[in-house]
Amino acid sequence: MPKVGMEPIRRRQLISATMQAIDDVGLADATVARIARQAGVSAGIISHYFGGKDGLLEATMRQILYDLGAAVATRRGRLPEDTPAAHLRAIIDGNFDRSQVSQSVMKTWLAFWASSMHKHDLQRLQRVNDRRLYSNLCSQFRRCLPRAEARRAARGLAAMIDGLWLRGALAPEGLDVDRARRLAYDYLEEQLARADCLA
Amino acid sequence: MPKVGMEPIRRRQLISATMQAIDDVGLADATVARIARQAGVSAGIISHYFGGKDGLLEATMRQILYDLGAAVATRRGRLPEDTPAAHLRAIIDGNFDRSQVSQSVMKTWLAFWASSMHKHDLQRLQRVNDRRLYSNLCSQFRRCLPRAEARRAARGLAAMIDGLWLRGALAPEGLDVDRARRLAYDYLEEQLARADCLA
DNA sequence: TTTTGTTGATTGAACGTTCAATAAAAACAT
DNA sequence: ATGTTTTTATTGAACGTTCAATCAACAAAA
Repeated sequence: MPKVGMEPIRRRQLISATMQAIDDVGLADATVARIARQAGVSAGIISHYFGGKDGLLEATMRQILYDLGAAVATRRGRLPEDTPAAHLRAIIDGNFDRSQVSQSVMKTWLAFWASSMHKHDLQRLQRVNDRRLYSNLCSQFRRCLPRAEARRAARGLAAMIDGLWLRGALAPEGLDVDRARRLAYDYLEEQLARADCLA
Repeated sequence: MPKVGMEPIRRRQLISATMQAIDDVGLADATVARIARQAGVSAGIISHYFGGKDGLLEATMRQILYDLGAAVATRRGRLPEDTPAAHLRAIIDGNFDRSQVSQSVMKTWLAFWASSMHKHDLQRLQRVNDRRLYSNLCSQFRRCLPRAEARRAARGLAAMIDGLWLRGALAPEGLDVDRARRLAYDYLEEQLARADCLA
């Protein structure tokens, strides 16, 4: 079957299979054999394309982070109005699109959160994402709130988003996206109501 | 060394050693050998007292849940006034005491969250805790809000607490307990301000 | 002497990685 | 077009390592 230019195809297959495997049995039992079987390829191919299992896991986390960033950027790119409220709602929406709020992506996120505590490569990635969310929120809040207040609001909204998301991931009934978004919107409005910039 | 009545002592030692090991190297690398060494005993003793590694992990999660419940119950037991606001603040405080907001407990929590996605025993425990927090919040909010509003507020506050906690666990600088509590208090007050029960 | 608590070498299963072997496509030659 | 060589992609068995669990042997208290 070998054709030229398989690399990007295989990489996508394997990253997708990794998320599926984590969804099925968890990171601890997501063995290279299982992931390879899920992708319909041999186990050896993982080391060939990713240098090893760790490389595949890092690439998978990178993909998720990229998708999240793209989801936010897309919505911020086509805003009807350039108000802080509009930007902040777009950020919220992007975080709750998350390329899809699928069970497999949520489980993979959670697994990587736990794992990033002790793997420095993952920790770095996770940290970049955290700071991006916080500073995006902060710079928008700053357009209508003093610095200290903007920081407070950004921290609160970031916590609200992550908390809703975490509880959605853990809940057997899954995440109710509309309800979660409404709660985040409500919090946002209460923060903006402190200033007079309810756009 | 063998004396009678070692069981409770060994159990406490091993549960504590488990948290320490997870703090040191993560759940994935917290082997029975490492945990036993941390506790200063032989590896075999784990199977003897806990039936195996899984038993020890479940017991460790049970301990953390128990400590959390106790922290909340204690504060609710000595309230100056029997108002919803006072109860809700006690619940917040209890969640941010968490017996201690130590790095080892937070890392262990996060590891168990991820793990509970695929181990039914842990999932059951985690779910009990989740529902306890939610229904505690809900029943207090119900004292001054209509049912639907109370549920909404409970969901929001629960998400805020867990979100603050999660971000604190992930942040390299650790959790700023006072700041987190203040954000949760603020949210609480905004919810109560919707009714007229700002006690 | 019996009971209780503990050890640590051993066992077997499972894992990630490696690499010689292989197969198909691509490139080249005729 | 057709045959040949080279390149690229892939396999999967073998290897070495690591782990949890076991259990016969042992030690100290009762």
